[in-house]
Amino acid sequence: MEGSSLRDRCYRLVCKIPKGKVTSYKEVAEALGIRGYRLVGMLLSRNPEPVKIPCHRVVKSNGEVGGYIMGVDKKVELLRSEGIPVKNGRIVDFQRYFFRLK
DNA sequence: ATATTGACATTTA
DNA sequence: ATAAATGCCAATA
Repeated sequence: MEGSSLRDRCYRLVCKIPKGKVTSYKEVAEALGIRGYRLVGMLLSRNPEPVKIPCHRVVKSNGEVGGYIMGVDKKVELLRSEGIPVKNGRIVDFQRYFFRLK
């Protein structure tokens, strides 16, 4: 089932982000040992199991929400439902909700 | 095998 | 503040 491809490691990592927290594409990339930040977005965009794998908790490093398969609106809705305030496409008090993977 | 593709980040203007 | 150029790299085609 779970292999050791970067993709699978990426999914496993994202699953560790606790509810009510967010991290960035950059943080995930670095935890995976790469600097191809865009690649993380590409991998998550092909998320096999949306919701089960909480990729909505991964946002841009500048606090903007970033994209989502089901639409950005859905991503914002999910984040808010987990207690994360979002205003004008940005996480409010980003630092405070940031989950460090390293 | 090579070429393109991304839900990004940093630097520069 | 915005916008463009450049770097990144596994996955996809």
